[in-house]
Amino acid sequence: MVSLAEDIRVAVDLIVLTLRDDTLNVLLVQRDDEPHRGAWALPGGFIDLEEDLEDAAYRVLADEASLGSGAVHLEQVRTFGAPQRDPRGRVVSVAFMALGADLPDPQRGGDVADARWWSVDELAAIDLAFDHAEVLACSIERARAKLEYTTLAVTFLPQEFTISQLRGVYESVWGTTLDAGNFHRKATRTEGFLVELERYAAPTGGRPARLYCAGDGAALVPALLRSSQ
Amino acid sequence: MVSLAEDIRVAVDLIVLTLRDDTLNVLLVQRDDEPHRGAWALPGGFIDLEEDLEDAAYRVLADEASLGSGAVHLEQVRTFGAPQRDPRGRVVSVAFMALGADLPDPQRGGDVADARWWSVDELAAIDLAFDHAEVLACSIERARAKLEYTTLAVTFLPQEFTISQLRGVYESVWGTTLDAGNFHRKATRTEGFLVELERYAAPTGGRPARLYCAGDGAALVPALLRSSQ
DNA sequence: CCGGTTATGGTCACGCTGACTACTCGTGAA
DNA sequence: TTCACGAGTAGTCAGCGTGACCATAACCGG
Repeated sequence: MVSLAEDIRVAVDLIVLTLRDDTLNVLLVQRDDEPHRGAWALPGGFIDLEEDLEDAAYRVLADEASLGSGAVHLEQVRTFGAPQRDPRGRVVSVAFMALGADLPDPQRGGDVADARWWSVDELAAIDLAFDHAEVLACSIERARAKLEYTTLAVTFLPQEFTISQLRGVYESVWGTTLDAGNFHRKATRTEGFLVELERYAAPTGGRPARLYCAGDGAALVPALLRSSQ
Repeated sequence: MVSLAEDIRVAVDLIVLTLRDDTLNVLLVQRDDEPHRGAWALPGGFIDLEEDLEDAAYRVLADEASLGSGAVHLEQVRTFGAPQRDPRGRVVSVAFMALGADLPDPQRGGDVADARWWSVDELAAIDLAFDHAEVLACSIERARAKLEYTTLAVTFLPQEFTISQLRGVYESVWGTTLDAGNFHRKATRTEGFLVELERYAAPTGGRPARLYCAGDGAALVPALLRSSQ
């Protein structure tokens, strides 16, 4: 008989974020089992005995979101472990944030009743399972903050993109509008942020925009602050 | 028979930081048991079945560092869960950073052979147990970064302090020197950082310095960047 | 060709910062 | 008592990043 004192299970929960129609969206699954059957929840799963935390996150991403590891930026957010957060018993859950460019609609399958994208604005109206509302809020705030001082915004875009698309990421995630000229100056002059390509995007009613791809820098110095503007 | 697949244990590891002689110090314990018997490690322990993660961190703080909860600022850093990080089996460990003002020498006791403060500069010379070198490096970098954009520095100081002491925190943690006048201007004019008191510190060879206590702000806007100066 | 639209570049005032100087207010020695 | 010293605090000034705003470039449709 194994000691009951060790009966703690470790899970990963995924906050999969992408932009759809210039809005920040998160992937939720509808639970098919108790507890919280029928409620919407973050995709997640228990880790295997020999599996690294990050590998478990990628596995859940593939199982419940049909997303390969190449498409997303994965990053640990925080660990949630309140004793009563899961009625089945003690579950300590490591939250991972996954960001990707225009991710596809999830395939049906696995042990979930349904899965779909939700605009983060819709979420105030629904009750998420477990403590997932707090997990989600924590992750979204983390993503918003990291746009300020890292080059994380490019993970929401395809390999090649225009400055306007990049500005759209900031505007969508922060829910603000930014001055086009000032943003252009800032983005193009910040060391390591962007690499200028010799190609142009198809025009969208005006002058064609130059294409850029992500630079090799991870930090934005000086930062691109949302407080101002 | 309980399934072996659940045989994962959850622990907390503590990175207790304080300033001693104008140097950033970390509390390490010398292990009295295998594995890594005799090696220095971060204080830590397994969580109880009904215990919140933060409560477990405070318990370890009391047990292995003789520190009450009132003296420190506690904050989750990251979770480490590589499959082979502990030879005894699968251990997922949540790292917590604890910051305090001039913390006392640890009392002997518990299941550790020894416990003492180490200057972070000494640590390059020794091999820490498990993956604790990585955990420690990650936490120190987090602390250094958070001094820039939060009021965290005051947690290294007693309730009442001078601007010079506050500047000393930044200089010690960052390993730099800062201009006294510019730092004074920045600290006193940043909203919510400090509250001016009507008292003065005992002189230390010059004009007595006014005393301040921590303000109610958590964020520093604009940030106090280390890159410059 | 012309007006609408988007992209991109330029100008200018303002505020924060770093470097530096000056003055305040204690101490201890001459 | 006076003086030099040391630390605290205030002030000056140039440089830079930023926001507000304007100008021009380049493509579209009529």
